[in-house]
Amino acid sequence: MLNFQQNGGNMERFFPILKESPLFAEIKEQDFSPMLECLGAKAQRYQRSETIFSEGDPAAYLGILCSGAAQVERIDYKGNRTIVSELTAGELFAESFACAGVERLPVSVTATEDCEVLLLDCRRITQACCNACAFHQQMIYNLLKITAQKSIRLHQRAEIISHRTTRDKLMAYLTLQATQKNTSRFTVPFDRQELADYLEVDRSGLSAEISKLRKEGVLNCRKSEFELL
Amino acid sequence: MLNFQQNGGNMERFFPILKESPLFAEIKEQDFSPMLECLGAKAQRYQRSETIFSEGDPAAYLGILCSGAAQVERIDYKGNRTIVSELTAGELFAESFACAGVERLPVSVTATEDCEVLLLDCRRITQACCNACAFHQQMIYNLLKITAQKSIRLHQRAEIISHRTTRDKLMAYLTLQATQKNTSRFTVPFDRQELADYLEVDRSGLSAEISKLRKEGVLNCRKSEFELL
DNA sequence: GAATGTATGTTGAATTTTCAACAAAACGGA
DNA sequence: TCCGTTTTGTTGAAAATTCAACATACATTC
Repeated sequence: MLNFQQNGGNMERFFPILKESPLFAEIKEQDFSPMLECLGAKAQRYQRSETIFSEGDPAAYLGILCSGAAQVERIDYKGNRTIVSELTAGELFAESFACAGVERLPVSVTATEDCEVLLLDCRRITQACCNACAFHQQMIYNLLKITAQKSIRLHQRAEIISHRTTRDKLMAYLTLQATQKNTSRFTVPFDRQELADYLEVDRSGLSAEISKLRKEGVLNCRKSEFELL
Repeated sequence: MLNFQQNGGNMERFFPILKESPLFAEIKEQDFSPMLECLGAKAQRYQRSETIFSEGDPAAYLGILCSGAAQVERIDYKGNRTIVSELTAGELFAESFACAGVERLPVSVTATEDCEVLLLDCRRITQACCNACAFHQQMIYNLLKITAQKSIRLHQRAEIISHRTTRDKLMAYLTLQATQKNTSRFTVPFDRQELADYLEVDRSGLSAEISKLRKEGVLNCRKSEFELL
């Protein structure tokens, strides 16, 4: 099923991306080569609309999208293919499944643009190698940190969308942003439609609610800039 | 702020709990003592309604609730104190914050019954000790697995409650259960009120929807036993 | 077995969201 | 500046949820 063309060497072209990846945080670029070797990293190319992982594949590998774009998909209960998340260059995918010891992937990953992917066998990360290399140790720690941060973000979103009304969801989101950024004026990384999707509410209803809150003197906003009053 | 009465020795009474904890999976009981020593574990007692962690405390420690009961709390945007999760003996808490490198806890943890807690400094877990003990390595791996599993569970719930209608939420939940248990007949671990809370819907509306689905021949159920048709 | 309390089901009114359609504003390029 | 496009705001009707109140079923205790 998996057809590895390139093992080991000649991965320097990925280094700029890896340097930015939290998975390689605190790891020196000079260690990248021996490290990828030690981890048995496999580089793979995929063309637009090719399948990277299929639902049901063993969840042994985590992927790093080095170039191009891809998406994680799932079949929902009605049989619709739904997008779980969109991936851009530098992003990690399938790492939770690989680290959680899940047998088989419950999702598929498909290239939406031609792309290059680095695949790492999760067992080779978590089972520190015989030479007990320091960077190996660091990578496990990075993985733990990434996963823990993801878990916190998911928890925050769950807490926000668990509110029942548009107003409560919006206010929960905005006050969380204000708390995290430690200021009552901040910019949200969404346009209206994206914010509505994030909050799981209707866009027009969201606009209406924002207007109402403005009239009530609860907040001000201009486009994506919000101020809580 | 933290007042450690007991360091190191005499923690044998916790071993039965620790043996069951996924944090100690694959670690032999004979290693527990040197391990807790190496990790600088602190045992603490709290009386009912005492505070274990306060919002704003440094997020350095993860906790293991060894006996009694506790809850994780948060102040929501309206100023209400809300329960994030209930903890029973054996459960881990604050581990995501400690592993994610968060500066300060965004939640409080309060004893709801008299309880005993084991506190572990997360840095001493993630920075493998000088003697590079094998169990230390195993514990990092366990933490990673626990965190990844938690992240998957949170993602699943987010996917379920991101549906807009009671019917869609319920069906998404039930089909996920059926997929995971690999059978169309299964028991859900909730009564109606708990299921409604999990799905973030109104209990009476949930009952009504279940009746409707039964009449439509989509499912059968008796109490918490469901069958998808 | 009667009584009590809890869990679940049912119903209609009030509230809220969603949906569709359109208006207004902002943006970018020719 | 003009024009076409995209984003955002507004509105009313349809649909769904929530809420409250009550009915029924189930379980436990006395």
